[in-house]
Amino acid sequence: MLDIYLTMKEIKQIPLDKIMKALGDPIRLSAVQQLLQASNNEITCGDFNYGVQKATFSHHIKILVDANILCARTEGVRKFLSINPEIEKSYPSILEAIKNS
Amino acid sequence: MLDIYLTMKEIKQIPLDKIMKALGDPIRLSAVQQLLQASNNEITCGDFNYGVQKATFSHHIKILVDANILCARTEGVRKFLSINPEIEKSYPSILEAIKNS
DNA sequence: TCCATTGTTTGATACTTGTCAAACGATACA
DNA sequence: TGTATCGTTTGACAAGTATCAAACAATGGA
Repeated sequence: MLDIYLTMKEIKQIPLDKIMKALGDPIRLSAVQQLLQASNNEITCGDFNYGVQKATFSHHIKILVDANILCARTEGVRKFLSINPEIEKSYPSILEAIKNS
Repeated sequence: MLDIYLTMKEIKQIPLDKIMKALGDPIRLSAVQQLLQASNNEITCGDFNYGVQKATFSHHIKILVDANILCARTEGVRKFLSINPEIEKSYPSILEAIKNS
């Protein structure tokens, strides 16, 4: 309950231009699109489709997580990524636009 | 009629990540927000509220026009900017997100 | 214990971007 | 004609960003 409150507050503090900036890169936008199409709503870092080195991709994922667009949970040596449900609440139309593109 | 067809085609070729990138800057996002709130849907370059030199602002406006987010018409020495109606058709939810932010 | 797997961090490099001042072009007006 | 206004272009600079290779950390399994 407290967690949810804090997360919402945090999201509201993320300005929209930072979210847009995070999405304004083909690799990052593609990652979000892959997640939106994922059957189980989760993809591990290594299972994404990307055409760059893993170090570069790790950098991009970090930007998406910092912008609160994705959230991550670690299981053993793997990192599972998913769309942050809070962004759907705060900016639902943005993900809508990505889905329909 | 032909004009409209060409504009639509042009818009579809603008990838979403370019649009997001154009909006991922506080000055440019603010300009779009001011236009969305403008009573007559038009603002001249000089009438925007911006905190940078006019050369810098001109640069930002160019990016928004190149991304087909804004369109421009010139009247004498003035340039009137407005939201490109085609972007509302192609990506309606993006402007929606900006309005509600 | 050793090795493979998954992802991060670091350092380097090339490229892009935001910014300004100054000069410029085009139009309007006296 | 001369001058003011509005906006663009250019050149320069600092800051930010994407990229890679290499080294690293943490976990799991043989």
